[in-house]
Amino acid sequence: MPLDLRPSEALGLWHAATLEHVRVIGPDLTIRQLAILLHIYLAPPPHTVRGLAAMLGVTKPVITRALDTMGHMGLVRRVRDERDRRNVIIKRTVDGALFVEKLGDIIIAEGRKLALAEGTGS
Amino acid sequence: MPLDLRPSEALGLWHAATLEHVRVIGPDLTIRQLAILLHIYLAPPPHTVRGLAAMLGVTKPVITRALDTMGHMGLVRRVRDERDRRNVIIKRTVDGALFVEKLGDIIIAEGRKLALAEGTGS
DNA sequence: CCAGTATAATTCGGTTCCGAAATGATGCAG
DNA sequence: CTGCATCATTTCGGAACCGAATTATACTGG
Repeated sequence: MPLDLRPSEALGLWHAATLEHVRVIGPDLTIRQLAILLHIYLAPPPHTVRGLAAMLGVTKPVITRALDTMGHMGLVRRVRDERDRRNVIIKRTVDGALFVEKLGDIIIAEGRKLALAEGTGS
Repeated sequence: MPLDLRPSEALGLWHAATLEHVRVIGPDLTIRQLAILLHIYLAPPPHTVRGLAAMLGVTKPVITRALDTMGHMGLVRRVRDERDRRNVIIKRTVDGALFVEKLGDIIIAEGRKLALAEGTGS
């Protein structure tokens, strides 16, 4: 059960990875946008504006704006649902997948560093 | 070595905890502010504006603004360094410690849920 | 058809953040 | 005591985000 974290491990990992996130990726993504992006890439499709808004407990304009920004960055793509043309389906992109993968690498790398530090330190 | 994560574990944990972060805490903290806050509470003091800026690879105004915001929220506190009055020492607060602790609880809880899901699912 | 519902997008005023440059305050070396 | 260096802060114009309310489009049931 590798995810049964102790408090120092959980916060240490968050600390290290968030720090590295800021250093490598910069300020171009808010926490809300990050949550939306991860949900799109990790939860099973299809994803709609309404569904994402309900998931995060935010209003729909928040999702629309986030999709505008991330779409402009090439991280996601909007497609009209032809079955019900009121809906918008949010699709994944290659750049978005690479971005998520890079974030995963950061987390794993920082987790590994911490495992070593804890092993020797305590 | 509990921090030797596999990609699905690392991203799954980030996904779940970031989602919960948005739901519980809201939009009132940027990723930069979060990184600064965690560093203040998890790295050994003293912390200065210059030191934090160098740590994150950002300019000093970024730190000043973040301290303004988080100070207004009661999460950190500024104190002039009496040895060298040009410096500002950033101190922890009770509210800030509670905030960080709550974030840790979120991460641990989501990690535990994921451990169960992975154990039964795969 | 046509009213009613549902969806996403847009607009509004206000707030915050951004990077770059200028300012203010303090210490230090000659 | 006088430049110069070092901190942190403030200012500036531009951009993004916030919540609330409104608009535009599309489906649905009588």
